[in-house]
This record gives sequence, structure tokens and C-alpha cells, in this order.
Amino acid sequence: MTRTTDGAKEGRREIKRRQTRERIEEAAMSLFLERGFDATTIEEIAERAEVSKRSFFDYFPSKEEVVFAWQDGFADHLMAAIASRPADDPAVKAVQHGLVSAIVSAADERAMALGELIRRTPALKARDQLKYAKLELKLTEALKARSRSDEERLRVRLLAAVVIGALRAAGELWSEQPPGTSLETFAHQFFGDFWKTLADFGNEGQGR
Amino acid sequence: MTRTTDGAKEGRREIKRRQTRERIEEAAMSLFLERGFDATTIEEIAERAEVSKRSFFDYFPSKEEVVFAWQDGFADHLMAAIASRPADDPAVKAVQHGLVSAIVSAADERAMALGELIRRTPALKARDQLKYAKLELKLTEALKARSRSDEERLRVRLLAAVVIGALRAAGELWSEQPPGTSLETFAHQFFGDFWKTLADFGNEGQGR
DNA sequence: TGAAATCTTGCACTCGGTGCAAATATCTCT
DNA sequence: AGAGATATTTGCACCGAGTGCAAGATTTCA
Repeated sequence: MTRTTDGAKEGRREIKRRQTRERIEEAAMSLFLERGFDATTIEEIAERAEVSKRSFFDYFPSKEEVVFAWQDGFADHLMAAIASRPADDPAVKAVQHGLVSAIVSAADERAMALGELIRRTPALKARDQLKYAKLELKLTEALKARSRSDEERLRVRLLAAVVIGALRAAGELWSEQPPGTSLETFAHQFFGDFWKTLADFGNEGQGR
Repeated sequence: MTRTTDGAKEGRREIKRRQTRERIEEAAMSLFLERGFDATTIEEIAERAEVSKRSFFDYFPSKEEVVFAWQDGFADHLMAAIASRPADDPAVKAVQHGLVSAIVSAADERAMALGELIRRTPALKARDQLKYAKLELKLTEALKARSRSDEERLRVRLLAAVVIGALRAAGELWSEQPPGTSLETFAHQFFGDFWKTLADFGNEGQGR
């Protein structure tokens, strides 16, 4: 077993495989952004990435998955950030912290362009919503791991649902924001309003 | 222009068209439930509905749309129910009323089977999530129409997001419920818990 | 080096979906 | 009723996504 300088056991095979995957991703993304998702065929992607059409499917199960593959990182980051909070921190705060952290670290040039692409491609919109559902599921898991009492299950489930709902709304709001706004400022301000509004809803919904 | 007894101007054309549409829907649903969504081809649907494959696409833009077509009714019902509430009713209460009303009227045998089908068909899950997004959009509209002040926009947007989040969570909860439970009871109880929990979240998120 | 494991490719095929033009049914008007 | 306009249905040829398979190329490791 050959070893690379940094000690990782990465043979020629996994190197080439990783590079090929990156080439495909790069090719696909640039084509999608150039001429749109629907107007790009897999054969064009394969050609630009210098692989066969058949090999494309060795790396990605579908055209859509290329767009969403990178987003696994967001969920992982979120989970880690939540897990890193002290156990006696209220769940609500832990979620807020985790989300802001994950959002800030994920929001770059490419992500914005991606968002635009998704927003204007119906086929991707559906898949995008599924992403939120998966995120909600993972968030629920992460929160369950923190909660001591077992009866908190429902609360935790609801917190995840509500917060992911807020995330979607925030995403829309953000995309309507004048450019130049600081994402971090926006996020903090949003959460400030959010909890306040939530308390109002809760009170109105109960007795009044 | 021929007129039918009830005065509606429905000629042979629209009658046949409506019947054909129903036949296709019926054929598709029964096949989906029999052998699953993926294992059913459009040609099989067309055959059972006694139309050509090409005609199928004259009635539905895609295989998936057959499954989700009927659900437009839910959104319409919800909108109507909300609009029918007195204008000085708090938005929160109007939404609760509208949702319970729409849910109760939509939940029948067929809807349950549909839910099951969607739950076990990945391709449909994504599309299902999109349905919630659309619902959220419509709900936002309906609420905007009620709100006087213009600054309530954000609140309204958030209420829609949060409530639809809750709806998804409630749906999951309901499908885990022991059979025989009354849907109406469940819904009311759920909302009771929900507003209370929301208030807690709001308070925890703010001060502390 | 040579055999085993893995990766890539081409090929043939299925299915969802669209465009088009010919055939068929319905409507309207006299 | 019947001619002609209008709408519907169908067949056909076609495209692109995605899969299974088997042959060929590459890498690994003994």
C-alpha cells in the first residue's frame, strides 16, 4: 500500500477518482450556469469532463444530484455546531447558534449562483424542498441527542419544524435583500425578530 | 349553444373531456396502489383508461401530476376558510380554524392511501415537499389580504412558514397515531400544544 | 511480472415526455 | 340536415435520462 506524504492511505485509484468527480462537478456546474439546467445534457457534461456518458452515472446517480451533492456539508456543519454547545444551553439557543454558524460558513459566491439556478428551475425546486425536509430530520436527531427527558420529543420535533420553516423564509428574505448587506448581521437580526414574533403567535394562539 | 338542464353550458365536448380525465385519474391511482408508482408505466395507465399514451399528456403534464392534481382542492378550501373569518379575528386563530377545517374535509380513505404511496416513493417525496411550499405561498397571500398594516408583511410570512412547518410535523405525528383516533380531536389537541410550545420557544429565544 | 480487483467504456434497451400532422369528433350557422 | 370551422385524439418519429451487461483498460499487491 503506497502512502502519500501526508500519511493518508490514498492510492492512485482514489486520487484519480476524486479528481474525476471534481471534474464532472465543475463541468456540470459551469454548463448549468452558462445555459441553464434543462438545456444541458448529460452528454455535454460528460464531454467537458472528458469521461463517457456512462461514467457520469458512476459518480452521480442523476443530473440533479450534482447540484445538491455539496449541500451535505451544510447539514454536517449544523450537527457539529449544535453538538458543540454546552449541554445546559437551551435548545433554542443551540439551534440558533448552529444555524448562523452553518449559514455563514456555507454562503459563498458559488452558493448564491446555485440558489439562483435552483430558484429559476422548476425541476430543481422540488428537489430543493426535499433538502429542507432532510435537514429537518437531521436537526430533530441532533436535538433529541441533547434532550434529557423523553417527553421532550414532541417539543424537539416542533422546534425543528418551526426553525426550518424560518430558515426557508429567511432564505427568501435574504435573496430580496439589497446587495452589500452583511449576512451575519442579517441573520442575527432575523433571529431577534423571529423569537419575538414566535412568542406573540404563541400568546395569541393560546388564551389571548 | 346547447344547454344542459341545470343551465351550465357544458357541451358533449367538456363532458367527455371531464370523463376521460376522471378515467385516467382512476386508472393511474389504482395501478399505483396495486403495483407502486415506479413499476407503473404510462402506457399501462393509458391502456386501462382506454386512451393513447399521447393523450395521457393532453390531460396531465407528467406522471407525478396525477398524484398531486387533487390536492389543489386543499389549498382552495384553506383559503376560503380563512377568508370567511371575521376581519378582527387574530390571524393566528384564523389560520388554525382554516387548517383544521381543510384537514378534516380532505382526510378520507383515498387520501390516506395516497399518503402511504408518497411516503414510500422517493420520487414523489420531493414533489410532495413542493406542495407544502406552494401551500405556504398561498397561505401567505391569504394572510396578507387580511392584514391591514403593511409592516405586518414579515409577521405574516413567518406565520405561514411556522404553521406549514407544524402541518408537516403534525402529518408525521398523525401517521404514527394508533388507528381509531379522531382526526378532529387530534388536530385540536395538537394546536393546543403547539401555541403553548411556540410561546416557550419565543421566550427562551429572547431574554434569558 | 502476473493474477485479482477495480474502473471505464460502448452498446443496446426502457421509459418519460414533446412536436407534428393526419384523422376523427363536435360545434355553429344557415 | 349538412358544410365548414374548431377542438380532440391518435400515431409516429424523436430526444434525453437512466440502467444492465460484458468487454477492455488500469491499478493493486503478492
